Amino acid sequence: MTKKLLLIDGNSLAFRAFYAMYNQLSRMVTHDGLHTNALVAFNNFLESIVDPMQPDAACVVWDATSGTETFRGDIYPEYKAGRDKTPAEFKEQFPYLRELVEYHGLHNYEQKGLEADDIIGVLSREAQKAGYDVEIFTGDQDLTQLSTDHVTVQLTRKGVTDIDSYTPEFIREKFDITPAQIIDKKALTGDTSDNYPGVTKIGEKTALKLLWKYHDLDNLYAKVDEMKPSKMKENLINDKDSAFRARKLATIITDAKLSIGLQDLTYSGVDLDKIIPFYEKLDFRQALAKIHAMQASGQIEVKGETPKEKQVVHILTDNNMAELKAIKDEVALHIDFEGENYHTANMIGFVLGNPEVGYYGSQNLDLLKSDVIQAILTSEDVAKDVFNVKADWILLKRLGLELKNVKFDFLLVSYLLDTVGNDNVLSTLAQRFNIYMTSDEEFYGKGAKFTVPEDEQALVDHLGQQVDAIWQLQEPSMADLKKREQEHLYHDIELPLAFVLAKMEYQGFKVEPEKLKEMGVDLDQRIQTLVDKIYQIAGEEFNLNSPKQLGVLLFEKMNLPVIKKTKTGYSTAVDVLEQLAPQAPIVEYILLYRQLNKIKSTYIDGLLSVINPKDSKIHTRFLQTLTQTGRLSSVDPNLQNIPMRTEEGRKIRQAFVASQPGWNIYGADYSQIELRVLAHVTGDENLQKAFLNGEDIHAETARAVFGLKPDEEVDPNMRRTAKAVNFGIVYGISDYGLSKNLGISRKDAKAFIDTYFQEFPKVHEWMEAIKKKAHEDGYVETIANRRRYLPDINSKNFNLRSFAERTAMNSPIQGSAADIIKLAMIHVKAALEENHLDAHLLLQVHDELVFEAPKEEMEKLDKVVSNVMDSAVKLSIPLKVESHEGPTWYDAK
DNA sequence: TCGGTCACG
DNA sequence: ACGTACGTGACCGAC
Repeated sequence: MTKKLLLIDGNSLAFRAFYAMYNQLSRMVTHDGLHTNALVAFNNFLESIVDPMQPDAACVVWDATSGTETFRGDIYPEYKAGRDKTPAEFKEQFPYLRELVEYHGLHNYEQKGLEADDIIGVLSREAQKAGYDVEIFTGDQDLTQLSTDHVTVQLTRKGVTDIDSYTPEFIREKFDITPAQIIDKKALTGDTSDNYPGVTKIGEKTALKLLWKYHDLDNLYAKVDEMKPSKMKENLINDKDSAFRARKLATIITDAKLSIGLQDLTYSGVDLDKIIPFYEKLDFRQALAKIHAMQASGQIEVKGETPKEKQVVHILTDNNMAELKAIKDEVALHIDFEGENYHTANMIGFVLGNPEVGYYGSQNLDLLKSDVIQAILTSEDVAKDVFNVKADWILLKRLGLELKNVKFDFLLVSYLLDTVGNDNVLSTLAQRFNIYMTSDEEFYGKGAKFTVPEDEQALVDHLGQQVDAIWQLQEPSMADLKKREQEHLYHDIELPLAFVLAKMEYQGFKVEPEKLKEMGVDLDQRIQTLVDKIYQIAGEEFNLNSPKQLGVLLFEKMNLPVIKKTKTGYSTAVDVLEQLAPQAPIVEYILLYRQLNKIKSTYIDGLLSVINPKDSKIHTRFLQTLTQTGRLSSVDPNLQNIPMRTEEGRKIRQAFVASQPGWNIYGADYSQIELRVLAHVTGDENLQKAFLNGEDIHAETARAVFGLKPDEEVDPNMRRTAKAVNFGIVYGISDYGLSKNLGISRKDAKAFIDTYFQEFPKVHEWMEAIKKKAHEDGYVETIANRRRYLPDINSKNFNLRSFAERTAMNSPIQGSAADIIKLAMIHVKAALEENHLDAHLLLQVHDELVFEAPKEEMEKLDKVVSNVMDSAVKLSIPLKVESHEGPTWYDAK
């Protein structure tokens, strides 16, 4: 078989790699501060292209010189001049790139006085003579001149893995010229990146036409006098010297003397002993995961590292069940289920155990109800270690079991350690601690391909890997938690909260489908009437739900002014349509259509489809480990965005009722919790006074910002402005954002902000201090030590950096408010039990708690809840709680 | 699967 | 000069 030589243009590909992942620059940093974006992309290239190719010889060729110190610099002193300086973030990766290459089994080579192109030229010709097939990888089109029947140039199109293969045939098809003519083409066009000119006004298109006619530069100039007069002819004649010089510069040398030969370039394959520690040093978790997966499946072996003894997992039977009785103190547990929604999902199987007693599992979920296992799960003495306690609690509840004494939930812990990149998947989160396992996606397949293997042993082995990982992860992850002083946050907030949430979800919120259907019928009629009217005015039918089609109607057919554009076309968002309404009556109808259609599709049809027919309840899931700030989110369905602001939408809440006769809905919300948190964390006495002085914080802010005397009244416009400023402050203010929101000039917006900061100087000081802290530490914290990392805080990209700075200001506020209501929920639950109330929590909506309770309990409930919420934490100003009660959620306002 | 839109705090 | 208000989820059309 023909031998194969692989030649790689190192600088060119590394450069591509760096810019292919440039937008990831600030996220790809090791703990020592080394940027790794180019290394990651280059490694991807080596893994996906070189490793599978297994050439006989391989070399990555680097430029030893900038190019000016070669013969090209002698010919043309301006050669490669004026290039942008190599970014420092790129330069620092160079030495590691060479290491990476070496560990992948390739040679590095460079030689003074020669550019990489020339080295590649020489080696490719030598190899061809010796009977090799050669593949050259580069991002530089010049190298395609080397293409022959035995030399293929792989030219990157985009990034480093999107590649075109330049064979002589390909070049003929693409340009209708030979590889050698590539040089003549360059001679005519010149090269802007290498900074040398060809012939004035000749680009690729013209150059090709000339080559088709005259074949090459010599022949062209031999016949240039015969050309009919034109500007081009003049240019050709005037720039003759430049063209011939460009030809010399573009010609790759193929006959220089090198200090190495083919015999020195033998490819040795990936050196696992060296590349593993290297990947570890660079935090290449994905690459390490791949290696471990191959190791586990026996595809590869790592010398000096005995493969970790495979954890034996026993299929649980009546015969070996008794062995679990040896579990006295602590056990790891995992129950797997299909999909995401544990309220309704089919359960797949479970495994429990620990390394001493061993791991036992089964597909037969009924075994969980056996006396032995039930005793373990519901025991207050045996500590349980899990991944996602809320899911496990509900799954077991569905089987009639009450999970007790959970000590360790790796999902909660890893969320508290770092919210960034938390995908809620055990196999990826475990990688943070260098623990690797087959992912569920690999094991079961994804989407439609999802299948549970027939082989029960394979299943319990898979789950066993996960349970064993949970066991191993406890020590290192809890140690990190301790280092960050987050033990309180975990033990006293998130872990107990998980149980509160589990019970809320399991309880569910009763919804009357008939009520929703009734509203749906009415809405359908109104929507149909509107649609007819809109089509009639438009003079045609179109899809009203398509912003694209609507855009064509409004801005092309009706010629309305374009106020805002989106990435893909015209914006038809509310604020745009509101501005257009006075000019075109149809717009008003469209706005109303949108409003009603939203209510119908999302809230009537959407909610109807998720009411559980068995209990007429909706069981949402609160995601406890998703948001970057510490808030909860709600899915399947989202019960945190049920309409409130318009009466039309608010009526949806009339369908949410208490689950028992004689019960009512009760709601309690924190008033202005975020601004109160702001007053507390900044310690600003004026803001604190404003809260103590008046009922209405926005009016008080207006007094301060507009300099009103105590007896002067606040007009509604002032209040509106002050309210917007308050929002802006909480969001991490910018004059641009405020000006857009208020529809005022940026200058005026800035004046408001300046005045605000004069009036509340410690708010200003805090904003500056928190930004500084974020820049120095890379993260910000809430009052309960919840942490948010900001990888972009020191980014060179203005947008990314500014965004991170606003986030630095907002997250401690939003996150501390989240801490407070979470604590309140835990305390409320305890207080309800202490007071023997039947009332229970149904929902949390960020600053609001919703309960259902017997009517006769209401008075006491109100007292207990208000008390607990008021005193959830002690701030420098009081928290204020407002509450309401009624037969439906609508009435509890 | 992505982007636009709109519902909530 | 740069060009976004902070945090979410669901639905729909377009690809």
